[in-house]
Amino acid sequence: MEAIKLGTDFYEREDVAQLARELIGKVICTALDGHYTSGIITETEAYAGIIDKASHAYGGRRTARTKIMYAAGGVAYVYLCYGIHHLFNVVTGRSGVPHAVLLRGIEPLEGVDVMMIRRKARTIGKTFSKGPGSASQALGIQTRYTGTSLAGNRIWIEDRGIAVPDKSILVTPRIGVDYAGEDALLPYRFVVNLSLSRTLHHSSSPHHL
DNA sequence: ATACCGATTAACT
DNA sequence: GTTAATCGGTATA
Repeated sequence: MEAIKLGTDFYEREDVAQLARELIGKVICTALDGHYTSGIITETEAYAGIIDKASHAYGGRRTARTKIMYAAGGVAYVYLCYGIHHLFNVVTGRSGVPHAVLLRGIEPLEGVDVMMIRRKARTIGKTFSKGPGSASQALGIQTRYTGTSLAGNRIWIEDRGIAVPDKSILVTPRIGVDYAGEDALLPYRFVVNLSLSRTLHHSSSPHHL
């Protein structure tokens, strides 16, 4: 199957949890600072706009940092966490609806040598591109790229026909959002179940997670 | 202006 | 399991 860059019809949907689910198995690509890198998305979290206590846009909050969340789906929302980590989100939903999906993990695909330099890693271990800060760093995504259109040629996401069945996906509450009260319990985190994925990898086509 | 803290990670013990 | 790192956003005054 030919790789198709995801577009408006995908990003402007408002079922953000389902969208976060569907991003699993898609390929995130970046061409930043003169280097092309890509990876298969293995973990995401949905943040449901103004009604979600865990969202930066909860209650309709609109600041210099979060205003990009109100753009039409298909742009990057990148913010600094703990003063160190650049966390990358995909803005989704119609213009005015501040949904977002946090990228929490990738499986390195292309430009791995560049990723290793960015990560200052000698080997590709368990924590190489797992976790939102690590995944962003491997891809070279920084806060300066917030607002970048995913329809452009710097950061984009492709469907390369990688199918990840529901059985291979673990659905859990989100990480690190205890402050969100009851919303901290929502099943908005999607992560590839590695033990199942290995089974599939051996018994099925090599391009299935 | 000042204070507090986070959608985290790596390096410790 | 514990903790330092490090700074912009947000609330409070």
